[in-house]
Amino acid sequence: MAPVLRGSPGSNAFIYGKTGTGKTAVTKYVLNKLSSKAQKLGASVDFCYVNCRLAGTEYRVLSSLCDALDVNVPFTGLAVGEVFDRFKEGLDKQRKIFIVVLDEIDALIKARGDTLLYELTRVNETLRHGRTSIIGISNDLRFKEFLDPRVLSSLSEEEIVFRPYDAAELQDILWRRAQVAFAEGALLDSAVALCAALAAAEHGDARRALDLLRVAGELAEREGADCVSEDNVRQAEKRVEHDRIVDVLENLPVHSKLVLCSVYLLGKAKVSYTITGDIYGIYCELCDQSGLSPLTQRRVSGLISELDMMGLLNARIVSMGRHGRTKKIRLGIGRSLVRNVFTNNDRFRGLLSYVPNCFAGVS
DNA sequence: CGTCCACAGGAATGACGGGCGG
DNA sequence: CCGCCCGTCATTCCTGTGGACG
Repeated sequence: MAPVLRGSPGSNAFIYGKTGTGKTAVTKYVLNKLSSKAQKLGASVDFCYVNCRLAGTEYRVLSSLCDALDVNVPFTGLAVGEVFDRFKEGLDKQRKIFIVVLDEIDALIKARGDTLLYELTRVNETLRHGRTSIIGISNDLRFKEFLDPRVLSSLSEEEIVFRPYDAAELQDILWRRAQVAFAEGALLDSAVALCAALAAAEHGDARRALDLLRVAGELAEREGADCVSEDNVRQAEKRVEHDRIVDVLENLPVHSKLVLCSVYLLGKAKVSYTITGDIYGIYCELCDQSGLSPLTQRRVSGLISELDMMGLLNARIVSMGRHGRTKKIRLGIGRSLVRNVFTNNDRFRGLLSYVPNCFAGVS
């Protein structure tokens, strides 16, 4: 990025790496350094960091970029093209080199296609004074396949791959943080080693390793132990996972919950597997029970796919010859987990013991 | 070896709540 | 207040398809 300090635009760059390998942290760190250096040298540089997954749409990404340039844009109401024009205009007026960081860019491209990226890579051609360079950050290594070759070639002038941390590196990271957070001797070597090993097995996710250590520390503190043990780490692992699932489960839209509940009920009836059609039948009954109008099968099929991707369901396409092609579906999480969450929900408590019509009379 | 089931999943379209500038 | 556009969720209509069965 150094050329920007001399007033010429830097290369576009592409950064790959799995979650928790430090892509975002490093990028932000470098940009901070760069901007303070630029200030000292009086270089006209500005940057904007956008998380595309959080922003979610082209419109919101563009409006973040405009914000960074102090260009006034309403957060809805304008055509995307209009926002883009204002962005270009602002860029040209300010005669700046503008560094655009698009984090989790794969999420945006998968959902929306690469039009925005294409426009952004071409923006320099139409600017007279300003210049942009783009830094794309992606979790998905195979993400390139989704890109238009023109975008790809201009975007990957520089490529950086952040490989996953191995267990030794994770231990190193953990110890450094532990020095600040834990009292001397409050941490067993083996506990730290286990945190590192668990996170390394996942995919070298440092954030996860730190989470585990933090929760293990809290657990140890609560039980009044004088040091964090391996046992605490194992409890922490369960705890972290458990909390994550409960959180997703509780925040599911109501129809997704009904679908999940249908799968739960079918499981209760010792059916060996369930298929889309069965689930849809029971789902309709549950809608009836709770006074909601059911969605179409097409939509429910989509909901099942979403739940599958979240890991709450396991769905796999099978062909049963004469009996058609469908999905075999079962719960992807513990039944007790579903039961617990729904028992705490007024609307669903009753449904857990509902007996679907097709089971009536069957023991 | 063709048929046909029971869906998968893409595309187009619409309803809806929200916000905009004029 | 109007006409317009936004994003989200859903519906409608559609074509595609693996493999047991006849």
